[in-house]
Parts: sequence; C-alpha cells; structure tokens
Amino acid sequence: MNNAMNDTATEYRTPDGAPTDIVIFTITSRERLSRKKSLPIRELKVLLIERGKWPFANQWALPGGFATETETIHECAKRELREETGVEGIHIEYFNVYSSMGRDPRGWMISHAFFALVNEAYLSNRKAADDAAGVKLVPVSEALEMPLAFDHNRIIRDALEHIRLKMLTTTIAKQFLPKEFTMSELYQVIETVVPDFVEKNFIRKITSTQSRKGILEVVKDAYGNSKGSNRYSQRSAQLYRFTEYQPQLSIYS
Amino acid sequence: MNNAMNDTATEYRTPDGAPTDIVIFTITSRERLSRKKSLPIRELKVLLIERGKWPFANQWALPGGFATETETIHECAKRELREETGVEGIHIEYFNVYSSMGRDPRGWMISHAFFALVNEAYLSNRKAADDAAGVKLVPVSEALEMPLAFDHNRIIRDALEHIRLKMLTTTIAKQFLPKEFTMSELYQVIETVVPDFVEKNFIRKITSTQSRKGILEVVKDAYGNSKGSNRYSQRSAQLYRFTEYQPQLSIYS
DNA sequence: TCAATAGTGTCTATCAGACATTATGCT
DNA sequence: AGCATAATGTCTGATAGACACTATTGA
Repeated sequence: MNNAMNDTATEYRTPDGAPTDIVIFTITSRERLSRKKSLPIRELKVLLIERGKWPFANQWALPGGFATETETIHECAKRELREETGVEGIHIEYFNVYSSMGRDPRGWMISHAFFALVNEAYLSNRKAADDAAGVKLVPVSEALEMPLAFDHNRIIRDALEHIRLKMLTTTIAKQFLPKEFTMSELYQVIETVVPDFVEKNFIRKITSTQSRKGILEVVKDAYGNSKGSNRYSQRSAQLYRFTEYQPQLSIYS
Repeated sequence: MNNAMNDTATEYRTPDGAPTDIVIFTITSRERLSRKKSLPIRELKVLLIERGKWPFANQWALPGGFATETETIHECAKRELREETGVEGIHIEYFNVYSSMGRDPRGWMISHAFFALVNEAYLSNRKAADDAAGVKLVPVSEALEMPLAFDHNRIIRDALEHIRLKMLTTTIAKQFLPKEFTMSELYQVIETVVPDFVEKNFIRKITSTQSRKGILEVVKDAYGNSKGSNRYSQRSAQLYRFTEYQPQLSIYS
C-alpha cells in the first residue's frame, strides 16, 4: 500500500499559500417609489472589492486573504470578514476548496471558500467609507456576469447554490431579518434568495401546521398581547421570531 | 481596507503540505447464526491503516496522502481512494478542512477531509491482501474510541455526522446497496447509519405516497412481471431500485 | 405447524392546496 | 370609497401514524 502520508512532507513541493475567499451576501431593501406603505424591493447582493495589484489589477474580486500558520482557516475567514465589513459574530460557513492548477498566477494556491450572511443594517454605516475604497455591493445576477478575478465567478455560483439549499432546509433566513419580523418579510427574503419559491398558503402553513409551528413563535408584549407591525401596511401584521428549533428533514418520512 | 490578497504571497510563510484524509465507510453484513433465511446483521465500518513511520508510527489512521501541484484536492482524494481500495467511480465527497496549529508535528499541514461510501462487495476481494498490510475495517463506534493519529477521531466524528444527515436527505443509501434491493434492505441500511431512525409504515410510505413514490421504482422482469427476492425470507419480497429523482426538501413546505 | 419476513385494511386526525372572503386603517 | 396588505373560512383529496390483520413458504 503506497501511502504518501508515511513519507516526510519535505520530499514534495509545497503549496505557495492557503488563501480564503469570502462570499458576503446581503439583502438590500428599498422602498417602492409609488407608495409609502408597501413591501420593499429586496435584492440579493454580494460584496466585491477592486484589486489594486497584480494579478488581476483593477478587476473586481471576492474579499479574502492569506491564512497564517497561527490560525485555522476558519479563524482566518472570520478575521478577513471583520477586516472587510467591520462586523463580528456573523453567520459564516465553509463550503468548498478550490485548487485547480493555474487558478492563481502567483503559484500553487489552495483557496478555501466561505459564505457569510450579513444583515443589511450591519453594512449600511460601513458603506459610505467603502465607496471611496473600491468596495461595492453588486446584485448577484450581475456579479455572475462580470469578469471577476481568479475563479471567483465559479465560487459565487457555488456559494449561491449552497445558500439556496440552506435557505429552504435551515433557518438561515434569520440572518437577513431583524429579530422580529412579519410573515411577508420572511416570505420576501426566501423569495429573494430562491426566486422560484412559491407557497400560496405560506402564513397558514407556518402558523397552523402542527409539525412546523415550532420554527417560529408569535411575539408578545409585556402584557401578553400579541405584537404587530404596520411598517408595510395599514393593517398591522403579526410579528414573529425564530425559535431554536430546527426540524429534521427526511426524504423517507 | 487592509487586504492581504493585494500583496504578494511570498512575503508569508507557506504551508508545509496539503494532505487529504479519506473516511471510507462501508456496511458489512453477516448472516445471523441462528437461521439461514433472516435479515443479516449490518454494521457501519470505517477503513483504517496502520502507520509505518513517524509521526504516530504504529498507530491507526485514516488513509490519505499529499496533494501535488498538478492535481486538484478532489483528484488527489480520488487517487488516494483508488490506491487504498482499488476502486474507482465511487461516491466521494468533500466535507471539511482541518488546519489547527499543531495538528501535525511535521509542520503546517492543511488537511482536506473527504468521505467515501463503498459497497461491501467492492472491498471484499481487496480485504485478504490488506490483512497482512496493516489495513482493517473497524466498526465506527470502535474507531471513535481508539487513539487514532492526528485529529482523525474528530474527522471521523464529523464525517459520521455528515453521512447521517445525507442518509436522510439524499439517496446516498444506494451507495451501500446492490442495484436492486428489498425494502427491508433499504430500511436496514438507513438504520445502520442513523441508529435512531424509526418509521413504522416505511413500506407503505415509499410505495403509496404521491410525493415520495418517485424515489424508488418497482423492478420488473422482461415480461413485465414484478420481480422479487427471497434471500431473507420465505415469502419473496418486491425488489426496488432508485430512480434519478431527488425530492426537494424544505422546512417551509 | 411454526417462524420470520412481507404486505394489506382500516381508522382518525392532520395536512396540502385551491379559492373565496373578510379585516384593517391610511389616504 | 379605494387601496394594499393581513388574515380567516371552507372545501376536497392526500397523508401520517397507529394497530390489527392476512400472506408466503422453507424447515
């Protein structure tokens, strides 16, 4: 049995670096021009930075940077996320490694790709400062069409596929929402990430279906009265929040 | 914005190697002693090799090896799998990276972990040759208790968590089954990987539930008669096979 | 006949999905 | 009143889950 692990590593050429790339997703929302009280237009965007140096100078790329030997890949990603957006404690998740030959003209680079989900509110203050510094939020559909540095188009495509799956099978939607939200906000967030999501009786299912009602809970005020919001409509809508509960999905049951 | 990606990589210390580790799962089945025609005892096992050299000489470890610059990490894993088990075209999937400091006394090693699901039949011929060469199949529960090399206990634990989730949400069960199988075989495989899986009306659900009946199809012979097997019972059981269909799971519908 | 597995009948509460209808409250 | 959003009523057929029951056939 020929097992390279039994040999010393020094016989081999070693990688020239272990960078991380982070696909930072956010959902922006803006009021519709026509009316004040109506559901906002939401858009899924990804944060890109403009490269200053070779390679791919002046091209747009994903934020990221090289890992050092004193940190794990995950710690590196968290650090880069903090440096790029100034936020911490945000949902960040590893999803794939990119290592094809020639993906980086600087040498043999094994890149570790993460995605992060950031609430628009966290980025808003940061945004003004970044406008001057070659940082922008781009609608995902546009980003996929741009000529990005390295294999970053591919990485964004893969990340998008991941968060679409996760949006439907986990409660990551909460990353894009305030703590308390209305059903139509939740529905819009899901729709924004997964465009072909259609669920006619959405409210009913969540609220009156035995097996699913554990996901959300009604928000009540100090007196036990249920709390509503009329941000988007005249009639106020019930506010909900996510619980800790994550349903077990199975194709066999 | 301090972005390391804009600097040249050569300013930094580089990793000493990019190994892959592969958690090769298989399900062994053996006849119950008491009776010939009865459901076999199935066990989830993982393939371990005995290390010959420093570090962790004579300790058991996951198979794997160093990637070279001319192959991707995924290609490396496939190659190692082929070298260890002699099989190709098997389900192999990347699931995490391990990079904590000091995980490998040889230096800064960023290890990429895969799991592979191999049908017992593929390994059986190989097994005799390997017995002499420090290769063995160990029940997963035992492997987790053994003092394995590196952080391989952790890697196996993570891999197990992954395949448990995948067993219930995808059709990877087919990797452990022959092309045509009975319901009780399928049920046993699921049970073996996910011990607390209980589904009383299993057969009925798969066969008569609109939304799920696309997963499996009844096997028919050349004359269109449905085909059965009486390997495990006197009364012959209907044979099924997986279709290409994978149901979409969602917590919201 | 028994043992071991395979498969069906039947019942109830719940759910999915469609569609119509009503509620709220600002302009 | 008109409007946009929120929420409920009502119907049909499908499903989940439980449990009892019948079927098959080698030893």
